Amino acid sequence: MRWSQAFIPTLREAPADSEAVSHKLLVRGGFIRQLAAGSYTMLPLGQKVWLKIGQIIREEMNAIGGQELMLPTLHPAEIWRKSGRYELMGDNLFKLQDRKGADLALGMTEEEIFGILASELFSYKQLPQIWYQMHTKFRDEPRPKSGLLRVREFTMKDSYTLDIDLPGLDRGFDKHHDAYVRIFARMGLDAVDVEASSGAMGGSESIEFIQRSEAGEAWVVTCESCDYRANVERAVSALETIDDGETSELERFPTPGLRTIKALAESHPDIAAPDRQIKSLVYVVDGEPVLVLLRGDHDLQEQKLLDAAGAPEDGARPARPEEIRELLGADPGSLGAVGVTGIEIIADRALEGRVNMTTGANEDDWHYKGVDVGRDIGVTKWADLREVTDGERCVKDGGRLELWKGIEVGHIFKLGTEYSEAFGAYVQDPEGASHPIIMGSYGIGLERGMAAVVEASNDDNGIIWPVSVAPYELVLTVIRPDDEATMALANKLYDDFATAGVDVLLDDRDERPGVKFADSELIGIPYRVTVGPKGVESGVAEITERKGMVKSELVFDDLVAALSDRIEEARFGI
RNA sequence: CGGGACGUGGCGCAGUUUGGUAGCGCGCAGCGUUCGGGACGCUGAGGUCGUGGGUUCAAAUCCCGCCGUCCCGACCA
Repeated sequence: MRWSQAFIPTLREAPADSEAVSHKLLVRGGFIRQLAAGSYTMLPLGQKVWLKIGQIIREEMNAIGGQELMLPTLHPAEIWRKSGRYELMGDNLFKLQDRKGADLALGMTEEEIFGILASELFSYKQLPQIWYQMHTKFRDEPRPKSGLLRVREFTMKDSYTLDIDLPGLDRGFDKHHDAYVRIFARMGLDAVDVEASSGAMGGSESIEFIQRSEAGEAWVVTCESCDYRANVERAVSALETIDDGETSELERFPTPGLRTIKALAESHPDIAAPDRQIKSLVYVVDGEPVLVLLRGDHDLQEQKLLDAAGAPEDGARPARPEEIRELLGADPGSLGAVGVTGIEIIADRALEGRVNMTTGANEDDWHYKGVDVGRDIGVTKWADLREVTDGERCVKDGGRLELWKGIEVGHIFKLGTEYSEAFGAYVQDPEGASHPIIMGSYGIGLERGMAAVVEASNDDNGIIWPVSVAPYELVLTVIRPDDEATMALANKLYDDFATAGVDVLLDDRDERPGVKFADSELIGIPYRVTVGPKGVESGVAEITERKGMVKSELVFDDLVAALSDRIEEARFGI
């Protein structure tokens, strides 16, 4: 492509109010344009990157036996009602009506439709299957943000494994795991795989791939000395045993004006250190009030509460003060579970077996001491509820846990039979018995992956694309396009590189050199060859590698062969 | 949804407090001088001031409604 003819509208001023570097660089570099909140146009440069990422994914999916298909994204609401997700997905599902008034939904993931297709399978002999597509997904996000990182319309590679039994599911899951490792590596990312919560997707096990980045929204815990790593929505840590002494009598005592864990601990250090208190929170889960108990120095991880309660994604919220007063007769600060009956009480496992604890008495300005959790509180469900914090100890080897933030670039789920049962996808085994097909579901967001690459690879001058996903692999920067000999050389090089299979951009614009250098760096082309009168004179080409701005020289006679080889080697990405 | 802010040529902004009929930088077009790290001169094109209503002799400016966008909190690829 000749730059002078290309639609590459770079801007040199950053868009206001976005904290994500990738957003600024992709807009400034002329890769994307925003149309509406969470809705983006891919300009030619962006589209080229998008296609290359898609091709990497396609190659790796095909390599594990995937078959590509394409499903509609406009679905009858009936299908979502059938799987139970019409309500479960809440407002995130785009819902609309056609001219006849029939309810429709826009696909936000497609387990349902693949489940319907899977009902065309009848025999174990047809399994396993790996089906995938790359297609638009719609999600009515409450808050689109950070450019491409969180949008309402995006492309997902979603794939689905279909198996007769659990070992088969495991194999399909592992194949995807391996494929994802390769895909992200080829894209130039170093995403790590972490244990995750399955959320609204259901299923038994899931792993997220997280690219470390401040722009991300996923919090992850990793052990500094072993391989333990998990999303905080699921992460656990080891606790030191606390010696509570002998159990004792339950006793009320006055605590005028003491409303916080901290205040109570400071005024009664002997009996109410934070780890000797029971923190009582009231949540409304799926419309029902729930009393949530944690150790005083621990914080609630809401996703864990949702998982424990089997509630939908947006199914939990803290109760309002007036709801709490009506339920327990006291205000936050004096709440407790001692003697409470009739509502669900979910307690964190860190409280199991504890005695001589302190907690609110459900009367303002009064607390209990000597609480024996097992004896005095009618816990209806024990669960892991607390959020792991930085610096805690690993459950596997006692190592230090680090808490960090990243971008979720992929997520793989072991689904089970929920969707195959809902849509009647059963096959017969060799004995003639029918079994629901066991499904797995696997997703990668292309545009988010693109933004993640930029987040992971940029400098003050702009983007640094890896060759594998760069919009162009090489830019020929012509210093004096008005000089005949220079332009003739540039044209020849352009043709020769193109013939050699290099994705080459010829910067033949009538611009000053500084502008061209700066632009090529902003849009992040991995290799630049400067072609000017000097080079025509000397016969020596100047090559600048974008990464590290490493400069080298080659005589023009060797240039095409040597540089094409270098690019060829880097193209695969690993 | 709760809280905060903003909406003015393509982009980034000033003007709003104190109403008087729109300006700056970049970009764009033409001509000329330039040209190995973001050049300069001259000329010029381009604006329903988000939108609907109200107040006023007069509204970008004051009042009300609506729409949109961004940021902070609860969700996901």
